[in-house]
Amino acid sequence: MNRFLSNATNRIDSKGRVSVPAAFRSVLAERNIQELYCFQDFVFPAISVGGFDLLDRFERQIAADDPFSPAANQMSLLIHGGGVFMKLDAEGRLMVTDFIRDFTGIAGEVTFVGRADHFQLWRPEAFLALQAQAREERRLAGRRSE
Amino acid sequence: MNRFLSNATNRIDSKGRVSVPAAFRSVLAERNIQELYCFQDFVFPAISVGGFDLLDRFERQIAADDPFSPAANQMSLLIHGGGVFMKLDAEGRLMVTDFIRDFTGIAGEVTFVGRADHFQLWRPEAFLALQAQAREERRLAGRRSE
DNA sequence: CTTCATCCCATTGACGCCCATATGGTCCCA
DNA sequence: TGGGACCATATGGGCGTCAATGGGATGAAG
Repeated sequence: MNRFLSNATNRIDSKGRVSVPAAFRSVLAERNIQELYCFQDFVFPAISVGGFDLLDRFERQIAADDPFSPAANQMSLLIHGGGVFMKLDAEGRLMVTDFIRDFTGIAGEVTFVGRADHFQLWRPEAFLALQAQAREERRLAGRRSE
Repeated sequence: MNRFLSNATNRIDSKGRVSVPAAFRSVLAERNIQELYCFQDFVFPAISVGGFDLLDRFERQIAADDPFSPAANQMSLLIHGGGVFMKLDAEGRLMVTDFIRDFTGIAGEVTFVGRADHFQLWRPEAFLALQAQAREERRLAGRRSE
Protein backbone atom coordinates (compact mmCIF):
# COMPACT_ATOMS: atom_id res chain seq x y z
CA MET A 1 0.00 0.00 0.00
CA ASN A 2 1.52 3.26 -1.09
CA ARG A 3 -1.14 5.83 -0.38
CA PHE A 4 -2.64 7.42 2.66
CA LEU A 5 -5.95 5.72 3.25
CA SER A 6 -8.55 5.31 5.99
CA ASN A 7 -8.95 7.25 9.17
CA ALA A 8 -8.04 6.74 12.80
CA THR A 9 -8.43 8.74 15.98
CA ASN A 10 -5.66 8.99 18.55
CA ARG A 11 -5.38 10.69 21.91
CA ILE A 12 -3.22 13.69 22.70
CA ASP A 13 -1.10 13.03 25.78
CA SER A 14 -0.40 15.39 28.67
CA LYS A 15 2.58 16.84 26.84
CA GLY A 16 0.57 17.67 23.76
CA ARG A 17 1.85 14.87 21.56
CA VAL A 18 -0.08 12.45 19.39
CA SER A 19 0.99 9.24 17.64
CA VAL A 20 0.72 9.20 13.88
CA PRO A 21 -0.95 5.89 12.91
CA ALA A 22 1.55 3.21 11.97
CA ALA A 23 -0.04 2.76 8.56
CA PHE A 24 0.64 6.38 7.72
CA ARG A 25 4.16 6.23 9.08
CA SER A 26 4.95 3.32 6.84
CA VAL A 27 3.73 5.28 3.82
CA LEU A 28 5.94 8.17 4.88
CA ALA A 29 8.89 5.81 5.15
CA GLU A 30 8.11 4.28 1.78
CA ARG A 31 8.06 7.70 0.19
CA ASN A 32 11.16 8.71 2.08
CA ILE A 33 9.45 11.67 3.68
CA GLN A 34 11.24 12.88 6.79
CA GLU A 35 10.21 16.50 7.12
CA LEU A 36 6.48 16.99 7.03
CA TYR A 37 5.04 19.96 5.24
CA CYS A 38 1.83 21.06 6.97
CA PHE A 39 -0.63 23.73 5.94
CA GLN A 40 -4.16 24.83 6.60
CA ASP A 41 -6.47 23.17 4.13
CA PHE A 42 -8.21 25.36 1.59
CA VAL A 43 -11.60 23.73 1.92
CA PHE A 44 -11.94 22.05 5.30
CA PRO A 45 -11.08 23.02 8.88
CA ALA A 46 -8.18 20.60 8.83
CA ILE A 47 -4.39 20.59 8.60
CA SER A 48 -3.01 18.86 5.55
CA VAL A 49 0.27 17.01 5.95
CA GLY A 50 2.57 15.68 3.28
CA GLY A 51 6.07 15.76 1.88
CA PHE A 52 7.99 18.28 -0.15
CA ASP A 53 6.26 17.12 -3.31
CA LEU A 54 3.02 18.55 -1.98
CA LEU A 55 4.46 22.04 -1.67
CA ASP A 56 6.11 21.49 -5.00
CA ARG A 57 2.85 20.79 -6.70
CA PHE A 58 1.27 23.95 -5.35
CA GLU A 59 4.19 26.04 -6.44
CA ARG A 60 3.94 24.60 -9.91
CA GLN A 61 0.31 25.51 -10.03
CA ILE A 62 1.12 29.06 -9.05
CA ALA A 63 3.75 29.21 -11.72
CA ALA A 64 1.25 27.93 -14.28
CA ASP A 65 -0.93 30.88 -13.42
CA ASP A 66 0.13 34.40 -14.01
CA PRO A 67 2.40 34.71 -10.95
CA PHE A 68 1.15 38.22 -10.28
CA SER A 69 -2.53 37.40 -10.50
CA PRO A 70 -4.67 37.80 -7.39
CA ALA A 71 -5.31 34.05 -7.36
CA ALA A 72 -1.60 33.22 -7.39
CA ASN A 73 -0.98 35.79 -4.74
CA GLN A 74 -3.67 34.37 -2.52
CA MET A 75 -2.39 30.85 -3.06
CA SER A 76 1.12 31.83 -2.08
CA LEU A 77 -0.17 33.54 1.02
CA LEU A 78 -1.85 30.32 2.06
CA ILE A 79 0.78 27.71 1.21
CA HIS A 80 3.83 29.74 2.18
CA GLY A 81 2.48 32.00 4.86
CA GLY A 82 0.18 29.34 6.26
CA GLY A 83 2.59 26.42 6.03
CA VAL A 84 4.94 24.83 8.57
CA PHE A 85 7.55 22.12 8.56
CA MET A 86 7.34 19.50 11.29
CA LYS A 87 9.24 16.38 12.30
CA LEU A 88 8.12 13.24 14.08
CA ASP A 89 9.89 12.12 17.24
CA ALA A 90 11.53 8.72 17.62
CA GLU A 91 8.19 7.06 18.45
CA GLY A 92 6.42 8.57 15.50
CA ARG A 93 4.54 11.27 17.36
CA LEU A 94 4.09 14.92 16.51
CA MET A 95 3.48 17.96 18.69
CA VAL A 96 0.01 19.41 18.43
CA THR A 97 0.91 23.08 18.31
CA ASP A 98 -1.39 26.08 18.58
CA PHE A 99 -1.02 26.42 14.82
CA ILE A 100 -2.93 23.15 14.57
CA ARG A 101 -5.30 23.66 17.48
CA ASP A 102 -6.49 27.11 16.53
CA PHE A 103 -7.31 26.28 12.96
CA THR A 104 -8.96 22.90 13.54
CA GLY A 105 -10.42 23.20 17.01
CA ILE A 106 -8.53 20.05 17.99
CA ALA A 107 -8.30 19.63 21.76
CA GLY A 108 -8.15 16.16 23.26
CA GLU A 109 -8.09 13.84 20.27
CA VAL A 110 -6.97 13.96 16.66
CA THR A 111 -8.54 12.15 13.73
CA PHE A 112 -6.04 11.27 11.01
CA VAL A 113 -7.63 11.14 7.57
CA GLY A 114 -5.89 9.66 4.53
CA ARG A 115 -6.13 11.62 1.29
CA ALA A 116 -4.06 9.49 -1.08
CA ASP A 117 -0.94 11.65 -1.47
CA HIS A 118 -1.25 13.37 1.89
CA PHE A 119 -3.18 13.06 5.12
CA GLN A 120 -5.09 15.45 7.31
CA LEU A 121 -5.58 16.27 10.98
CA TRP A 122 -9.18 16.82 12.00
CA ARG A 123 -11.16 17.43 15.12
CA PRO A 124 -13.05 14.12 15.39
CA GLU A 125 -16.52 15.64 15.55
CA ALA A 126 -15.82 17.96 12.63
CA PHE A 127 -14.66 15.07 10.49
CA LEU A 128 -17.71 12.96 11.24
CA ALA A 129 -20.02 15.84 10.49
CA LEU A 130 -18.43 16.93 7.24
CA GLN A 131 -17.95 13.40 5.97
CA ALA A 132 -21.59 12.66 6.63
CA GLN A 133 -22.49 15.80 4.79
CA ALA A 134 -20.32 14.86 1.83
CA ARG A 135 -21.96 11.45 1.72
CA GLU A 136 -25.41 12.95 1.82
CA GLU A 137 -24.64 15.37 -0.98
CA ARG A 138 -23.23 12.59 -3.09
CA ARG A 139 -26.24 10.43 -2.42
CA LEU A 140 -28.55 13.16 -3.63
CA ALA A 141 -26.40 13.86 -6.65
CA GLY A 142 -26.34 10.16 -7.52
CA ARG A 143 -30.10 9.85 -7.25
CA ARG A 144 -30.60 12.83 -9.53
CA SER A 145 -28.58 11.22 -12.31
CA GLU A 146 -30.59 7.97 -12.30
CA MET B 1 -18.01 -18.64 -10.82
CA ASN B 2 -16.25 -15.33 -11.01
CA ARG B 3 -18.70 -12.92 -9.43
CA PHE B 4 -19.85 -12.29 -5.92
CA LEU B 5 -23.30 -13.78 -5.62
CA SER B 6 -25.82 -14.67 -2.92
CA ASN B 7 -25.60 -13.86 0.75
CA ALA B 8 -24.59 -15.56 3.98
CA THR B 9 -24.52 -14.66 7.64
CA ASN B 10 -21.61 -15.55 9.90
CA ARG B 11 -20.91 -15.03 13.57
CA ILE B 12 -18.32 -12.68 15.02
CA ASP B 13 -16.06 -14.46 17.51
CA SER B 14 -14.84 -13.23 20.87
CA LYS B 15 -11.86 -11.56 19.26
CA GLY B 16 -13.99 -9.64 16.84
CA ARG B 17 -13.25 -11.71 13.73
CA VAL B 18 -15.62 -13.13 11.16
CA SER B 19 -15.08 -15.71 8.42
CA VAL B 20 -15.60 -14.52 4.87
CA PRO B 21 -17.79 -17.12 3.09
CA ALA B 22 -15.72 -19.60 1.13
CA ALA B 23 -17.57 -18.79 -2.07
CA PHE B 24 -16.45 -15.18 -1.82
CA ARG B 25 -12.92 -16.14 -0.93
CA SER B 26 -12.65 -18.25 -4.04
CA VAL B 27 -13.78 -15.30 -6.15
CA LEU B 28 -11.16 -13.18 -4.47
CA ALA B 29 -8.53 -15.80 -5.25
CA GLU B 30 -9.70 -16.07 -8.84
CA ARG B 31 -9.40 -12.34 -9.26
CA ASN B 32 -6.07 -12.34 -7.48
CA ILE B 33 -7.27 -9.90 -4.87
CA GLN B 34 -5.12 -9.99 -1.76
CA GLU B 35 -5.60 -6.60 -0.19
CA LEU B 36 -9.23 -5.70 0.23
CA TYR B 37 -10.34 -2.15 -0.32
CA CYS B 38 -13.27 -1.43 1.98
CA PHE B 39 -15.30 1.74 2.15
CA GLN B 40 -18.44 3.05 3.67
CA ASP B 41 -21.11 2.74 1.04
CA PHE B 42 -22.58 5.94 -0.35
CA VAL B 43 -26.18 4.79 -0.22
CA PHE B 44 -26.63 2.00 2.32
CA PRO B 45 -25.48 1.50 5.89
CA ALA B 46 -23.07 -1.13 4.67
CA ILE B 47 -19.36 -1.57 4.01
CA SER B 48 -18.46 -2.34 0.42
CA VAL B 49 -15.48 -4.58 -0.14
CA GLY B 50 -13.57 -5.15 -3.33
CA GLY B 51 -10.17 -5.09 -4.91
CA PHE B 52 -7.84 -2.35 -5.86
CA ASP B 53 -9.71 -1.83 -9.13
CA LEU B 54 -12.61 -0.49 -7.12
CA LEU B 55 -10.53 2.32 -5.66
CA ASP B 56 -8.93 2.81 -9.02
CA ARG B 57 -12.26 3.45 -10.65
CA PHE B 58 -13.12 6.08 -8.07
CA GLU B 59 -9.80 7.81 -8.42
CA ARG B 60 -10.18 8.01 -12.17
CA GLN B 61 -13.51 9.63 -11.59
CA ILE B 62 -11.84 12.25 -9.41
CA ALA B 63 -9.01 12.82 -11.84
CA ALA B 64 -11.54 13.47 -14.60
CA ASP B 65 -12.71 16.43 -12.55
CA ASP B 66 -10.58 19.36 -11.64
CA PRO B 67 -8.64 17.79 -8.74
CA PHE B 68 -8.96 20.98 -6.73
CA SER B 69 -12.70 21.29 -7.14
CA PRO B 70 -14.96 20.99 -4.11
CA ALA B 71 -16.64 17.96 -5.67
CA ALA B 72 -13.33 16.15 -6.06
CA ASN B 73 -12.41 17.14 -2.55
CA GLN B 74 -15.61 15.71 -1.16
CA MET B 75 -15.24 12.53 -3.14
CA SER B 76 -11.72 12.06 -1.83
CA LEU B 77 -12.96 12.59 1.71
CA LEU B 78 -15.28 9.64 1.18
CA ILE B 79 -13.18 7.15 -0.76
CA HIS B 80 -9.83 7.92 0.85
CA GLY B 81 -10.86 9.14 4.27
CA GLY B 82 -13.73 6.64 4.42
CA GLY B 83 -11.82 3.73 2.95
CA VAL B 84 -9.46 1.13 4.40
CA PHE B 85 -7.25 -1.62 3.16
CA MET B 86 -7.73 -4.90 4.97
CA LYS B 87 -6.20 -8.32 4.76
CA LEU B 88 -7.71 -11.69 5.56
CA ASP B 89 -5.94 -13.91 8.05
CA ALA B 90 -4.74 -17.39 7.16
CA GLU B 91 -8.21 -18.83 7.76
CA GLY B 92 -9.95 -16.26 5.60
CA ARG B 93 -11.32 -14.09 8.38
CA LEU B 94 -11.34 -10.36 8.76
CA MET B 95 -11.38 -8.12 11.80
CA VAL B 96 -14.62 -6.30 12.42
CA THR B 97 -13.20 -2.96 13.47
CA ASP B 98 -15.04 0.01 14.92
CA PHE B 99 -14.75 1.52 11.47
CA ILE B 100 -17.17 -1.19 10.33
CA ARG B 101 -19.29 -1.44 13.46
CA ASP B 102 -20.02 2.24 13.83
CA PHE B 103 -21.11 2.70 10.27
CA THR B 104 -23.20 -0.43 9.88
CA GLY B 105 -24.45 -1.12 13.38
CA ILE B 106 -22.98 -4.61 13.11
CA ALA B 107 -22.55 -6.24 16.51
CA GLY B 108 -22.79 -10.02 16.82
CA GLU B 109 -23.24 -11.25 13.26
CA VAL B 110 -22.37 -10.10 9.76
CA THR B 111 -24.35 -10.68 6.58
CA PHE B 112 -22.19 -10.93 3.47
CA VAL B 113 -23.98 -9.81 0.35
CA GLY B 114 -22.65 -10.41 -3.17
CA ARG B 115 -22.81 -7.48 -5.56
CA ALA B 116 -21.15 -8.90 -8.69
CA ASP B 117 -17.80 -7.08 -8.68
CA HIS B 118 -17.73 -6.50 -4.95
CA PHE B 119 -19.52 -7.63 -1.82
CA GLN B 120 -20.93 -5.88 1.20
CA LEU B 121 -21.06 -6.25 4.97
CA TRP B 122 -24.45 -5.66 6.50
CA ARG B 123 -26.11 -5.88 9.84
CA PRO B 124 -28.39 -8.90 9.30
CA GLU B 125 -31.60 -7.13 10.33
CA ALA B 126 -30.84 -4.09 8.22
CA PHE B 127 -30.24 -6.25 5.18
CA LEU B 128 -33.44 -8.22 5.61
CA ALA B 129 -35.44 -5.05 6.02
CA LEU B 130 -33.98 -3.34 3.02
CA GLN B 131 -34.20 -6.41 0.85
CA ALA B 132 -37.87 -6.81 1.74
CA GLN B 133 -38.45 -3.20 0.90
CA ALA B 134 -36.69 -3.52 -2.43
CA ARG B 135 -38.76 -6.58 -3.27
CA GLU B 136 -41.95 -4.77 -2.41
CA GLU B 137 -41.06 -1.78 -4.55
CA ARG B 138 -40.25 -4.04 -7.45
CA ARG B 139 -43.50 -5.87 -7.06
CA LEU B 140 -45.44 -2.63 -7.23
CA ALA B 141 -43.43 -1.44 -10.19
CA GLY B 142 -44.05 -4.73 -11.98
CA ARG B 143 -47.80 -4.56 -11.41
CA ARG B 144 -47.89 -1.03 -12.73
CA SER B 145 -46.27 -2.05 -16.02
CA GLU B 146 -48.64 -4.96 -16.67
C1' DC C 1 15.39 29.81 37.46
C1' DT C 2 11.42 28.36 34.98
C1' DT C 3 9.32 26.55 30.99
C1' DC C 4 9.08 23.72 27.27
C1' DA C 5 10.80 20.47 23.79
C1' DT C 6 13.45 16.27 22.93
C1' DC C 7 15.34 11.77 24.09
C1' DC C 8 14.75 7.55 26.27
C1' DC C 9 12.50 3.68 28.56
C1' DA C 10 8.26 1.15 30.54
C1' DT C 11 3.58 -0.57 30.19
C1' DT C 12 -0.39 -2.55 28.21
C1' DG C 13 -3.58 -3.78 25.21
C1' DA C 14 -4.60 -5.00 20.45
C1' DC C 15 -3.64 -7.55 16.43
C1' DG C 16 -1.29 -11.16 13.50
C1' DC C 17 0.17 -15.79 13.21
C1' DC C 18 -0.44 -20.30 14.41
C1' DC C 19 -2.79 -24.69 15.63
C1' DA C 20 -6.99 -27.15 17.38
C1' DT C 21 -11.86 -28.56 17.14
C1' DA C 22 -16.58 -28.87 15.56
C1' DT C 23 -20.11 -29.23 12.20
C1' DG C 24 -22.20 -30.21 8.10
C1' DG C 25 -21.97 -32.05 3.57
C1' DT C 26 -20.28 -35.33 -0.06
C1' DC C 27 -18.68 -39.44 -1.85
C1' DC C 28 -17.82 -44.24 -1.80
C1' DC C 29 -18.79 -48.79 -0.79
C1' DA C 30 -21.19 -52.49 1.25
C1' DT D 1 -30.06 -47.20 0.25
C1' DG D 2 -27.90 -46.57 4.48
C1' DG D 3 -23.64 -46.16 7.00
C1' DG D 4 -19.21 -44.50 7.48
C1' DA D 5 -14.89 -42.38 5.96
C1' DC D 6 -13.29 -38.11 4.36
C1' DC D 7 -13.04 -33.21 3.61
C1' DA D 8 -13.86 -28.35 3.68
C1' DT D 9 -15.60 -24.66 6.26
C1' DA D 10 -16.61 -22.12 10.17
C1' DT D 11 -15.17 -21.23 14.74
C1' DG D 12 -12.35 -21.08 19.14
C1' DG D 13 -8.33 -19.80 21.50
C1' DG D 14 -2.87 -19.50 22.81
C1' DC D 15 0.96 -16.66 22.27
C1' DG D 16 4.36 -13.42 20.55
C1' DT D 17 5.02 -8.90 18.55
C1' DC D 18 4.19 -4.24 17.84
C1' DA D 19 1.72 0.02 18.18
C1' DA D 20 -0.20 3.51 21.21
C1' DT D 21 0.44 5.72 25.32
C1' DG D 22 2.48 7.41 29.73
C1' DG D 23 6.06 9.51 32.11
C1' DG D 24 10.98 10.49 33.87
C1' DA D 25 15.32 12.71 32.66
C1' DT D 26 18.07 15.79 30.05
C1' DG D 27 19.02 19.91 27.55
C1' DA D 28 17.94 24.40 25.39
C1' DA D 29 15.77 28.83 25.54
C1' DG D 30 13.53 32.87 27.59
